[in-house]
Amino acid sequence: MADVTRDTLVSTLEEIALLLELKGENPFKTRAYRKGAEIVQNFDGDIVARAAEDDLKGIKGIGDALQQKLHELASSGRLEYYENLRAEFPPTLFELFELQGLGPKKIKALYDKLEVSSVAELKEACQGEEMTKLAGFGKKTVDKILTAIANREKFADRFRLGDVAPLAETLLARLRDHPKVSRSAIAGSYRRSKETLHDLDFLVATTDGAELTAFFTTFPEVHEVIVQGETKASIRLENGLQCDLRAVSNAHFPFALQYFTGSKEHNVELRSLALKKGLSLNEYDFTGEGDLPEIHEEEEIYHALGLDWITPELRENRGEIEAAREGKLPKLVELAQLKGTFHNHTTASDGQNTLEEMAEAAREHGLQYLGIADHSKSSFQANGLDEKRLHEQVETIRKLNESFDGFTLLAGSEVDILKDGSLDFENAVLSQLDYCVASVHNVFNLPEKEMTARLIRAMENEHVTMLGHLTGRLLLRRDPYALNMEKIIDCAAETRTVIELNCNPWRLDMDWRWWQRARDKGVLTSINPDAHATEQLQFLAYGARLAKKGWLRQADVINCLPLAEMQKWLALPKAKR
DNA sequence: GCCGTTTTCGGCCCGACTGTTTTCAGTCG
Repeated sequence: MADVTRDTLVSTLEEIALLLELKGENPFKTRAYRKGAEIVQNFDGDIVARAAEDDLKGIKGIGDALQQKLHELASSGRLEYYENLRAEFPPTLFELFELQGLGPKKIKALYDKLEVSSVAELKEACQGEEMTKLAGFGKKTVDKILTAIANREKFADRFRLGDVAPLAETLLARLRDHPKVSRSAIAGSYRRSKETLHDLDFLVATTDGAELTAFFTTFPEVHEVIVQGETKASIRLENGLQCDLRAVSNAHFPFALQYFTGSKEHNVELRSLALKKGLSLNEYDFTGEGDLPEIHEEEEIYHALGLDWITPELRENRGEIEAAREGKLPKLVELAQLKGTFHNHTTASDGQNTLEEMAEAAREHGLQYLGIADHSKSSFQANGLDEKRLHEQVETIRKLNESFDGFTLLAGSEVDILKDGSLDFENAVLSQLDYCVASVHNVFNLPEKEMTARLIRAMENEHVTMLGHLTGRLLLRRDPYALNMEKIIDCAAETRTVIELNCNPWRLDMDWRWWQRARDKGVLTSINPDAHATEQLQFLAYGARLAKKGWLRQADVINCLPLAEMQKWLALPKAKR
């Protein structure tokens, strides 16, 4: 029996939804499965264990049927209902859903009438005459399918936040500067600071939508125009990123901004709240009987519904609406509150800049202290330091500090956590340092139990101040290694080990979905850029955004402490921190 | 399939755009 993970549950429910769509089932039934998948994905707690123990009662959106199916799947590793459904269609048929413009109806027609069951077969079918004879398929449909196949081969489906941010801001500035634009914004998952994005949602307030959508489609970065109307346009850029533009009137702008920022689940909750107040909320307006609230800014929409304004990062329907209603939204950490940071590299290991250059850059960023944590000797691929080189570096740092005024380098190490959970340096070496970041850099494929035990053993070491890039994930490149996150968080709370929020845009690790839980258990974090060059200190801005997304406050982030307090804190035994 | 101050059946978001249509179906967000 294969290991059942949260992912197993989520993808099974999602596949069932697709299969039901192919069968032409009631769309609301399909939606129920899709919604169930989302709920499982976002569930705060050990949903796999709960499902295995048939303990899913009371989770909104998971009714009797889904409870039973999740229980069967989690406890036995199999789901008969799903296997029977799957057997009705060839597995490669699912590929077709990845093609833009193809949905269940067209895929079903292609499968039933032309026996097309894979992208390769579809491509072949596009060459012949048969396809245009199908109802609803014409010459342009065939062309669009061929483009979609080419795009699927050529372009990625998702992009890292940090990879698209500079381009996003460039395009936004161009729209903002258009003479007929009064307001502009990027909405969607970019505004919510999701770690990866499918597209960018631009929004403008204008009196001439048609001109703006036309302007948008002539941007030099455009690879193709997907749609273009009077109020919306979609383009694909040369890097494959899809960008949508919505043009609305200035009066509608706050509503459109709120609506297109999402998330979908957040908006569903908001609309149902509006209905209870006799208001109907859509992307343009409030409608309803009697006096309607006057709205000029997005904030006023929330106020009209009896809510505090909710920062976009929190709009994931994870309790923010209830908190906003009760006036209990946390005051979230801000970039400007960061006084220093801990996890940074120099040319001593695999960084591109010297100690002096890193220190200078940190001062430029207004930081009071910068922690140097070069790799340890087992990370030979990264030119890790042995005891002797580390000792020399510490000496150099101490000496450099004498030359600084109002700034301090902290001497640390990013020490490897070896396969058995022991560390790459003896305690006698670690005790000479100001702090220590412990990270996994090899043997990523341990089973969950062993990997969890490995990290727990590291956390139990008195000298381990914090864990670095907790799950080792590289977004869109490498999956996180298997960990029991609940146990890791509990252990961090007990041992007073900090969990880093690694804000390198390739990592953004620990995942934002776990911070609220960790915070509630008293776990502290440090927002660290894992900088390998001076300019990477700018990653701290992503760290602040993701920290907000994780509901973190200033007091939860140790590098908000000013230098003197930080040094006092580091001097405490772990148990007292 | 889920839910419930419209509560055990009946409703579940809906508007924009495209292409194949002759008045609308499919897809997307």
